[in-house]
Amino acid sequence: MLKKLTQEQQDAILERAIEEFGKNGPERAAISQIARRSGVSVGVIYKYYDNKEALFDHCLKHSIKLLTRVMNEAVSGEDDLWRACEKLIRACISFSKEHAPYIQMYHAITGSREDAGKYAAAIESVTASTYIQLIEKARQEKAVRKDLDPALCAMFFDNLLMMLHFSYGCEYYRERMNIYCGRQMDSEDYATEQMMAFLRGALSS
Amino acid sequence: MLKKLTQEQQDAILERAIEEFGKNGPERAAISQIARRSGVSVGVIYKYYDNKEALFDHCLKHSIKLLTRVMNEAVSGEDDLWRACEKLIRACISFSKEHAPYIQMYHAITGSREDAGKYAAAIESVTASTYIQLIEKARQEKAVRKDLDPALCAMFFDNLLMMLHFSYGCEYYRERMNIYCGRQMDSEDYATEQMMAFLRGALSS
Amino acid sequence: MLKKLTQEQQDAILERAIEEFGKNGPERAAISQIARRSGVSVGVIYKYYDNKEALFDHCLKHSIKLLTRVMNEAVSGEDDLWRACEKLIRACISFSKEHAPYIQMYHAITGSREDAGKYAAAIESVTASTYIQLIEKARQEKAVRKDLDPALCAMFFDNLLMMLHFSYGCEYYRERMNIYCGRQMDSEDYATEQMMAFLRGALSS
Amino acid sequence: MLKKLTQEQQDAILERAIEEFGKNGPERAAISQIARRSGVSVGVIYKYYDNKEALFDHCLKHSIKLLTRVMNEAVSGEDDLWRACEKLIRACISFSKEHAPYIQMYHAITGSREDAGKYAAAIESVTASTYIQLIEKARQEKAVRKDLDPALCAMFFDNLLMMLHFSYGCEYYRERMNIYCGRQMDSEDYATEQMMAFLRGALSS
DNA sequence: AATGAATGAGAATTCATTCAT
DNA sequence: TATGAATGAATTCTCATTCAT
Repeated sequence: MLKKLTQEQQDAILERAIEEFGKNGPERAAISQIARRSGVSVGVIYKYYDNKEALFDHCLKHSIKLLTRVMNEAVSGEDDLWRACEKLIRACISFSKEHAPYIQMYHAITGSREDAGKYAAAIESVTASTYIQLIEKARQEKAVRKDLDPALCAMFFDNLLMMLHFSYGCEYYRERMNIYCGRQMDSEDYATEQMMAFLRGALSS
Repeated sequence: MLKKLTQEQQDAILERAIEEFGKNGPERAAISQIARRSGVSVGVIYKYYDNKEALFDHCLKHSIKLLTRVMNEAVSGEDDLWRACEKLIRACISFSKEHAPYIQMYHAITGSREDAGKYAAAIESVTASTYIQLIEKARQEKAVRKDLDPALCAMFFDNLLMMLHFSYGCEYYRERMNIYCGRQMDSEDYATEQMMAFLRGALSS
Repeated sequence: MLKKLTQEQQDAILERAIEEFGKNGPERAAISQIARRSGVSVGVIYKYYDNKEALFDHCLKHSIKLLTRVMNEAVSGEDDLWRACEKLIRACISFSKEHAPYIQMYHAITGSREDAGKYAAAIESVTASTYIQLIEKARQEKAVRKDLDPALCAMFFDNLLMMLHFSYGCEYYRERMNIYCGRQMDSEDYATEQMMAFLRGALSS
Repeated sequence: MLKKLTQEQQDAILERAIEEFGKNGPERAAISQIARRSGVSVGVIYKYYDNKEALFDHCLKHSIKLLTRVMNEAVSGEDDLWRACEKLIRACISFSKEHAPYIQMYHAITGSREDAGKYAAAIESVTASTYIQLIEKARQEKAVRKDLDPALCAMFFDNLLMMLHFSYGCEYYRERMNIYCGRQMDSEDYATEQMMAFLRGALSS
């Protein structure tokens, strides 16, 4: 096929690449696989991306952008901590169910060693300050206990969210979740309710 | 297993392999490096292990065995939930600081692979039931609130421990921890205290 | 040849191709570069030339044609050997300075290829017989010594001219010239004078 | 074959590489060809050389070392210019006849563009100063005319030697020599004698 | 039995050539 | 007809695995 790639095909490359990178990690992922699966030639990938690294970076940015957008939309305009938490939890679960490969990519970078710092800064900074502010505000309004460091709280909270992402997006963690509680977490409502209860207890003054 | 290498040499192979796999990931880790660093020839590694995958698997099992042992020893014979928690947190931090490569191996298995499920069962089952039982007991003794599902609580708790492991053992998570709270978590006491406070709040009736 | 491109465009392709081939060699020269620089599409180059090889061949022929024309014009109608020599030397220097890429093409053909012989016949025959005749005539007029074979003399003379071409047209030889005599050869007059003195000594009876 | 390469095999790689580089130039030469022709695997070449560039460099150094050694030996201890010249001419012819691929390599680099300067300096410097000194000495002894610049003379002389190398080592130049004088130059004695006569005329005072 | 050099399949990347528009 | 994006063969280089010594 020698006609210009449609937007669908370009998107396909990105999706297949995210799947491949998510499944095999940045090293083992093979450009030729991605090409085959997206129904294009190897060459075309190099027309759109300088090299494997660049494709990986774009996949990463794409995944993280979407993930962050969804999470941000969940809290934006929400000034009540508990409502924010609930929305975040729900966003987290539905996003991960829907976009497992994105979560797998996310997991894959967290295993990267070389550029870990670079990636962590790019990915976590915004979320971190959002959560810290949210908690600090609630703390000033006496909704959150004073004996906890807001930064640590925010991290513990995000730790739980991250694990929630993995639990719905990555095979290992999904299986692990089954080991802990069978299919109970399949119910988004139940999972949300329980996690909210846990968090309220942890944070409330 | 043939019996020509001393136990020390076999251990050396395993340790160096875990370091190499931890540092470079299963793909980039080079058998020749492992051989060189453990002072044996490449050939001898292939006498003991069918292939790279088999060596990786053994490293995995070894890492998990040690990790689980340390965590189990931390709680064994401890029937007070809070003391158990504190011991687990401290064990988690010091183990991860000391044996980062083991944690990196652990993280590596959780990356999605076809056999993720198989590994999850082998690794998480014991811990899961230990934590669940611990919490159920405390619940019956009214130390833990009734509105929370013990299985979910146990999982949330283990989620936090797992993230703690990664935060001290994996580059990405370490950087992420810095983003959240600078070097505050360097102090094991402070980290433990804060996490205990968080957990007590979450679980106490 | 199809007739849609203007003569200017065809010339542009040729010139840009010669530059590109001269600069990067036949292997590294990129058709897409040549197309871009001559303001046509890649496709159109393939309308005019079967493949890269054919374009290279045409460039070669074109370069040689121009080079031979210039050298021929320098001697045509000149029946005095020494005046002819001087004109050839000056033509050689100014042409090479002006059209370095053509000289690089010339050098490229002389690189061993299967069809080297074919090219040599096409390129060198006319020059050879011109120089031989010129020398033979001067010899009969007692201007050139009798103990030298006119054919060999002609070749030695052309050897010097060829090296002069390269010295002004090819990077390596330019650098080599600097090693021998700094920037002295930058002066066309000085170079001509010295080479004339050398030749007169060599040939004069 | 899994046994360590013999010296012969290592030499074979070098010879085959020189042939391949000489025939096709550094770009088009294929490592896989060199491997096949020397009867080793591709991998072994990369065991001995970091990359294609390194192999090329080694071939170059090897060729140039041998060429320079032969040429140096020809003049060493010879303080009479004319005897030195004759020896150089003879060395030049017999070396080029014997080691055509080395000469082809030499020709190949002179077509290189990127590192032309680096190569020229490495290859030509010693020869240049040797020839210049030889001529200057003869000049002081009144054997060489005063009106010629020794540096330029040396270059003209080396120009003739270089062309002699090419004429016996490279297809194109060999054919060109035939065009000029048939098979006359096949006789080393005749070629030497004629060139000596040419040079004596050019240089003698 | 241990060694470690050789093997060669496999992955990234390039770019001459084609052909749908 | 001209365009220039897509194709895919070819090349460099790596490293898990083998096996002669």
